[in-house]
Amino acid sequence: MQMDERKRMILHAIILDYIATADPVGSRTIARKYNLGVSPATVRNEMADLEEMGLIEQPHTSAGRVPSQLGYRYYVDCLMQKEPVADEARDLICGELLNRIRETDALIQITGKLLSELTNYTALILSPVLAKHRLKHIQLLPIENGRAVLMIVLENGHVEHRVIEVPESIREEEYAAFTSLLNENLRGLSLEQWQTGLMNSIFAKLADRMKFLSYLMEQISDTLALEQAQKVFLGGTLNILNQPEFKQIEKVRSLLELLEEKNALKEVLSPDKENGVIIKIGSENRYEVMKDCSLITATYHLNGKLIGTLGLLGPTRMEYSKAVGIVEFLTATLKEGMNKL
Amino acid sequence: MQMDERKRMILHAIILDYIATADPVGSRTIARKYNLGVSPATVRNEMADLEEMGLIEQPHTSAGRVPSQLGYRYYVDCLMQKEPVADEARDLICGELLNRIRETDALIQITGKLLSELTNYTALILSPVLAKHRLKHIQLLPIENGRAVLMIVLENGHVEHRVIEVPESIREEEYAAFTSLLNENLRGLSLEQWQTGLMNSIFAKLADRMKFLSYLMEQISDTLALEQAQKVFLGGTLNILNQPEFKQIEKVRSLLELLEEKNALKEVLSPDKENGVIIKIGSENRYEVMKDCSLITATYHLNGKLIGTLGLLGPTRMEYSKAVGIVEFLTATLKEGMNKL
DNA sequence: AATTAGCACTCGAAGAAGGAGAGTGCTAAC
DNA sequence: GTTAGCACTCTCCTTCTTCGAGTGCTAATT
Repeated sequence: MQMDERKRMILHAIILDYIATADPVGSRTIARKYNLGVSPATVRNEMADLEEMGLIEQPHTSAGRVPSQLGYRYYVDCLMQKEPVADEARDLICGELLNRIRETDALIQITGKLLSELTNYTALILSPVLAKHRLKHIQLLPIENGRAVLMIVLENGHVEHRVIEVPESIREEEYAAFTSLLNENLRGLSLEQWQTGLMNSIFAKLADRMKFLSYLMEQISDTLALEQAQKVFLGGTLNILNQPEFKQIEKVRSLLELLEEKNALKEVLSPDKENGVIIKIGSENRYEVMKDCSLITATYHLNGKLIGTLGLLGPTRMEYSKAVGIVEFLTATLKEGMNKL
Repeated sequence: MQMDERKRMILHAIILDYIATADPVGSRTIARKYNLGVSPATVRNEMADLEEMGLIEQPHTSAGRVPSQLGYRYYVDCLMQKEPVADEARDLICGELLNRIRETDALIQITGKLLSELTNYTALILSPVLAKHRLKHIQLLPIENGRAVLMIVLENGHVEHRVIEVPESIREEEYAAFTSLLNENLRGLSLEQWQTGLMNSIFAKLADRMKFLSYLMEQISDTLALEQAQKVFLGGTLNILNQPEFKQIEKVRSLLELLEEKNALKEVLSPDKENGVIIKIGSENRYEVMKDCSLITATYHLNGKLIGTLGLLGPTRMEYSKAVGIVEFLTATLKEGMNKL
């Protein structure tokens, strides 16, 4: 079976109509609404062919046709033309993102909010890996009762902190010494360079405080490791509830549960390849519960290195053409925003 | 119409049965299952009385009875006896909460998780107000391109930070001066004592850097104000989906939306009175969408002052007796954990 | 050879009809 | 005051019917 121009047009029409209405599409509708200049009967013949090719399917005899997963794939790969982002959306994005935002987390949060609001789907964003950033400052500050705050500042202004236990034997005056010791030895190190091997060089310098220092190093290491892990941001989680195909609780439930599993989401968002927009349709996704969903992902880079992923989750029947445009534009803007920071 | 002992027993039985099964309860069931030693016919007469009193209602003629909101209220106020917390639950709570947790946020997070898991309802927690804590340390640290990190540490080990813009004219060496200036003047101040009036005393000391200092003070003030606002923690959001009365998407949807509105939740959780466990049934709650839900709240205190609220959201048909026990116990444990910090 | 009109057929959705069953309220007997 | 008996009501479930949309096939048309 060969794909010809008319088959393509009919397939295109079926998909557009189904995306718009969520109802199976009949031959009559196609012939009339998308005036192809042929009769419903002709359309029917073509549809039979398209079905044989696996691009569309019938929910049951005597229903209209619905795009199959393969059909969406063909559409996305060969038929779809990206819609330009509407001017208002464009203005909104630039206005919100490129000004007044000074911190990575806030930047990402807003991006997620915009993405979900503009598309009415669910936005997922994997935050940048901080591995390439260098340590700017480390500080140890005593609180009461044998506890202290350990603060770690990266060169980009990111701050991590945690409360740690401190042995009673450490005197107030010593904190400054520890702080400068840590700074002298660790400042300028990037997170990827961090490795326990360098502990030894510090140990040598202050043998009598060995144990506490070792503990401190462990805490720093631990904090940084945690921070290196990417974080997932969500926006518009409940937007799935808008879709008619998710009317029954059972279908939504497992999906919402997946969205609460941050680790699973990280897996879902980790890209197959380094560049560009990737569309995963239905069971092309990693998780069974996403078999009725499509996921559009795009990666963002800094200095040529992959630092995060932006994702948009909707029904397989999603408005790919519009969504792809927005995802691309937002990714570019986010990258620009990051560069500014 | 007078309430007598038998009426009370029958009402109690109806409520317990309905809580357990979610099905309207018939006279036959009551007479047999809760052996009261009377016939269904007698029960029917009593039920007619209870209905007249507004404590139970019929979904339709020839259905069994269902507790009304008033019925639940009577049950909660007069009939219910608190169930002791199961030993395993007790052990679990103590094990998770009282060890290894060094930060307020983590403590609250775990509490929420436990509360929702033990009850299968949705947990809401309003974090403590930090107003009474004193400033321990303020630090200004330069990053690149006219930006700096402002870090604020409270005596309990809580750290707040934000990135601020810094005029080009400030030299690297000056940061230390600013930092110590801020510390000298602000350290020891509690958040509730914070007021812009004290700026003047600092201004006097360093007139030529007036503008930047003013900006710094503004930033600190702003950060602290944000932090003073209580935060809401959620656990087990999707547990509502377990309840048969929330089978239809439309009913759940608005509720889930409410749960995403952190501001609304704060309002929902702010207590009417200072002490003890409060149960709000159905439309006693502030929001229309909660008309089929009940909310159990308990406040927790430190040094006699109210610092936060713990809440549990379930259907009006919730297992009050068990839930109240767990809420009480968790509140006490949380308080204990806070005291330790 | 491709297209179209015509027509019988299929299937699901929506409504109507008809029990079955649970539960009630009333009455009269205990 | 309590209970047995009974007619009655109402929902739920199943079955049946109708309606309409849409199909696939065949024969006629271009």
